[in-house]
Amino acid sequence: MATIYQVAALAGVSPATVSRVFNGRPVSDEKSKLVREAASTLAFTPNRTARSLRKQSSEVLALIIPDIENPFFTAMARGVEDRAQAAGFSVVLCNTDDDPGKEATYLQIALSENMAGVILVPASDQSDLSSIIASGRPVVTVDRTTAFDVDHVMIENEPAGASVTTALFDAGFERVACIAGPETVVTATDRARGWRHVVEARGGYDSELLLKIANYRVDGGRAAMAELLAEAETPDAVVVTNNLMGVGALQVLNEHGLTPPAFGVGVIGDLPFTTLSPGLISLVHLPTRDLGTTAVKMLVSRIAGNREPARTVLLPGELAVASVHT
Amino acid sequence: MATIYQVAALAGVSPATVSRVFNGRPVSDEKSKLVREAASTLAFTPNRTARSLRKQSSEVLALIIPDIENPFFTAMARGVEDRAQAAGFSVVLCNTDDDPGKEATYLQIALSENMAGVILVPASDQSDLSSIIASGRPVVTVDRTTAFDVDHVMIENEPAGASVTTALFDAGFERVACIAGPETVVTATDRARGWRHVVEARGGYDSELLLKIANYRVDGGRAAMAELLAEAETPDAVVVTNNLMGVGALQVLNEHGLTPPAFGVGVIGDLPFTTLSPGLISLVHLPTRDLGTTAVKMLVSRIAGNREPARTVLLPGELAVASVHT
DNA sequence: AGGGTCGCAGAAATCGATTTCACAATCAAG
DNA sequence: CTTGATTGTGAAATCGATTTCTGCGACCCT
Repeated sequence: MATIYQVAALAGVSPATVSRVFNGRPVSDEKSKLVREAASTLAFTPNRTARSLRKQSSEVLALIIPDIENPFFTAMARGVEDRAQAAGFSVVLCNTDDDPGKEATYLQIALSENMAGVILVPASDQSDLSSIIASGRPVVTVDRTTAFDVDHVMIENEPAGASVTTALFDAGFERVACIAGPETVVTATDRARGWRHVVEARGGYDSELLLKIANYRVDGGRAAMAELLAEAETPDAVVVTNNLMGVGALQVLNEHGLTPPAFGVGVIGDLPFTTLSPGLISLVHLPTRDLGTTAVKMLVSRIAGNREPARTVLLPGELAVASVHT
Repeated sequence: MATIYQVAALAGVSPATVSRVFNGRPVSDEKSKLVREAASTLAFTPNRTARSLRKQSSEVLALIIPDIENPFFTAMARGVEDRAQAAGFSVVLCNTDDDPGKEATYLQIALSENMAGVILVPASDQSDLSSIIASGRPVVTVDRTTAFDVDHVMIENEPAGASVTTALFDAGFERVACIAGPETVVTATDRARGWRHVVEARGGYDSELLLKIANYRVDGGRAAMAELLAEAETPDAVVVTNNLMGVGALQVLNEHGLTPPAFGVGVIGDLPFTTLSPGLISLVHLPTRDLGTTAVKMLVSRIAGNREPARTVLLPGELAVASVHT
């Protein structure tokens, strides 16, 4: 790795001039040419560590997500990556496992590595952003809210829950259950609320009896579906509030010989790797990639100096018959 | 963000002493206590940028993969994350999209960020590791080989292809086709070779007629399966050489009303998010997470100074009837 | 012709840690 | 009671870039 001093020596100029050439500050054509030639013969690339120490900021964004194995988050990460790269940033991906301790560690690392900004899917509504906010580094939260006043990108969860529930009633199902996520995650409770409103308007049964809380993962969906099937008065359809629980619920239904449309299934979130026939389940397509690109857009604008009050962007889900094909 | 100088001033010692306390070098108990107290009242955490500039190395590993949306790689990333964190490293995840240009950029970034080492799933067998090797930074390649002599972790691909093919013949199928990946990826060709050997021994037909090359993604699997079904003499079973193409093939079969076991399906690689009934397809479970943990283990040993000749570790796949449950 | 402005370029300071070096104090061995 | 080794500590150098400060020369304007 060549340094700026070696380039300067070879070009016969000062290191300051080399720096200026690489940062687009005014340098005479003559010296600029000398520097460029020297840099290319030495295969010089500026040391990012030194640069970011001096500038107190780097061209790296932190993306902190709860579960790297969830296609929802990887699709979002994909959006973040693409847009960030286009804006000249690279992305550090951190996995919290929904553990507030790990989350705190990664936020700390983002600070001490002088990262330009953070895109965070909070592990819970209790996540502590105070130190990173105090540092002045921009933060955008995605998909789940916190108590802090920061830029935020989120899906219209309640309408998503309502529309898929409506679709099931419209299809003729009469007892539509719900598998919801943990109560500390607003995304989950909002979607369940959408379901509850529709049930109260059209169901004619006590919604609480057909609501199960699960852990947002495949095994959670399996357990909740199994419980529902063991109820005295079983449902004839179910709304599942995220993709992984949807997979779990479908597995259990399958094992009981209850494949859709014999049993109504509505899922909020895409199921990119299932092999279901199209059209058999109701599904709300979520704009996951847009979630990522929007977050980067907002973050980059903050990094560029935008000081307006924090904004919240809501992206709509889209009711689709099914989207098993990629 | 407090600096080491502020801590030193508050504790009444020199910055060098503060550094020594945090790096476990001998310091008198008295001063050590003063430093610790000062550090905790100031909430001091050392600036990683400054540290890595001085030490010429950081506690960050680069993980460069072709596709962050592929569950195979995310499971591997998960293994890398867990093990790296246990060893005190954080992980930067980079997505190449199988693009050698992006790959080269990320390798360059890894160098200029002084990262401790690189775990790379090469975009192709042409990947150029010369500059990173010249720099002396350790590299471990995973899953796919290159022309360079570096540590390597890989799956026993040919036996995987052979065993799943054998399983299909044993189950009574007679014309077992194969959907293979691109020829620039050894993983793909090795698995196909395993299939070919078994077909030549037991098939009694020309293997070339039932071999399709596809792009390793869902759409590739779909296209190849569609082609196979359009052949004059159609197969009655298929071996698909990776997970995503397996999903595509199953989708197309499903659309043609040919669900297993009416049509034999063998897949090399897990299908974590499918809702298939267990036992209907033959499947080779791949130790993806182990791939990641093993790579980290090797890399960390290099970082610690291990100078032995490059090693290759082979991990076996495991024939399972199915593994749709997570 | 003298004073002011402007543009370019080098010297030196800076970012915040680690590490070398030098020195003093303590201790063990001869 | 020296001599030599060991230990703890601070001053200063260092990593490699950016940025401020400063000076030089060219140019313009009364």
